[in-house]
Amino acid sequence: MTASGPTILWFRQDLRLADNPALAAAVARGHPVMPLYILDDETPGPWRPGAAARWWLHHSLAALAEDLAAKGAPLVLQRGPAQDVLDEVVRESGAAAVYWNRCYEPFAVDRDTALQRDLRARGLEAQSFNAGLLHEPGSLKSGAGGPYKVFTPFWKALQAAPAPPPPARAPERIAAGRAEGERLCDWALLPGKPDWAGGLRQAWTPGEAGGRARLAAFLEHGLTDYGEARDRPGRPGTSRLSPHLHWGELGPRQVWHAALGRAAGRAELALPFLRQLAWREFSAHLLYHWPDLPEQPWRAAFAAFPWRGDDKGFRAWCRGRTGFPLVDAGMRELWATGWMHNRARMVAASFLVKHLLVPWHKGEAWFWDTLVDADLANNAASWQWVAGCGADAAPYFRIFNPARQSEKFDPAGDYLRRWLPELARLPDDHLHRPWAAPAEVLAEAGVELGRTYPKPLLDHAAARDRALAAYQAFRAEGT
DNA sequence: TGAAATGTTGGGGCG
DNA sequence: ACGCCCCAACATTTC
Repeated sequence: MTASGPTILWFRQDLRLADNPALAAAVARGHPVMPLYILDDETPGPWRPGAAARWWLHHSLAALAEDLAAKGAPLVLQRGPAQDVLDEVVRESGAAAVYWNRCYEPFAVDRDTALQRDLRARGLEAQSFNAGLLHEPGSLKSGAGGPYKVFTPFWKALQAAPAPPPPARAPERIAAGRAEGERLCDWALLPGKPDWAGGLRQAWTPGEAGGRARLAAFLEHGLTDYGEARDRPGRPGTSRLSPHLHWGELGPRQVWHAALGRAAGRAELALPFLRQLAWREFSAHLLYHWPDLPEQPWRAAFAAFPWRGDDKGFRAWCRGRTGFPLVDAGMRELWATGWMHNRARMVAASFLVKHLLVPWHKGEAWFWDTLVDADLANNAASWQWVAGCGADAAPYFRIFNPARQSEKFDPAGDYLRRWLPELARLPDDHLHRPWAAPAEVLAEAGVELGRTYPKPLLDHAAARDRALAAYQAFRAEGT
């Protein structure tokens, strides 16, 4: 086997040129580099990217291809099971090395472990790197020597750990070999008819440049207010970096160092934001150590929970027609933009799981298909957190009251009015509970419950009691 | 990264 | 001045 063959740089969820250790190593190896992306819809099983994520992926790959071309190395696109595709590409190109940045999803770990073994057995160099996490699973261990199961000690350990290495710049130039592949437009990642992506195009700029611009804008205007502003869905107080982080257009190490740099020695200004970045790490570590997290309750006893199969309620929830303004606003924001404010996510998810008693897997699957930031670890860990069966989960008796939540976090109704235009003319003091508004107030605002806006699916107090009773009964049974 | 019920406190109106 | 009540504002407890 020739050690002088080209290097295949296999892109996965690291769609960037800066802070990309595998790319830097491939360039440093000193042979032609073939950047490769493989659309593998088979290996991930049910967790292949959903519809909104595919829209993002299309544009991110287009941006990456352009950036790579400008450096001299066109991106090669191939489709199929990654193992088969790589075999083929290695044979055709005479590659001597394959480099990639590690993924931590269970199917990816299994696949990559086998791949590395096979490539090495055939005399190739196969190397992987960390581009996706501040600290990889296994590098942060609890006092007992195992993985952390509670967030706060994890967060403390993360802060006490040696700072992650500073990010490297993008290579100046990439020497390329021959390259031919498929065409991105043939992959049909974008919606056909109807084209539902209008709201996504308006809300996002996928790609490394878009991610960097978003980060810069957030650091400039949002970092120091983040602790307060992030909870207010009607204001632009969150970073909106999640999809960029998911696809690796930004690396967490870039974000970490940039935030601390912006805080200029006053690290406490950056901590509320970095803490959220740490939740992303915590989820990734949980998934790595508990690979069935997306399918099975982390607390095994929850397998016996008496969920209901409320299809009518589930459909109303999906389309933002529950009659509870904050839930509906969140679900419509999701449908329109592929993203939902975190406060709304918690309330909407809690509503599905606790008010409707629909199994959390159903919400997990819907989010997977509709979120541009759909991330296996974050999605699974967060749904389990809400449902009460996850690690460090919300206690089962914590049941959000959607009306009180929007009164508290969207008092002026900016968020509700933006996503529920049919309620926009209701005065602030009735906007959060239209079912309780006097008839003349509704009429004045042009609202007809059951026609222009749904009547509430259920009574909050009764649903709360039902959820508490279900959890109580299930708990008694388990003991 | 709750909500609701219940308990406590303290200011102010009033006889 | 004093006791009494009301009630808002907190604090605590329970789910």
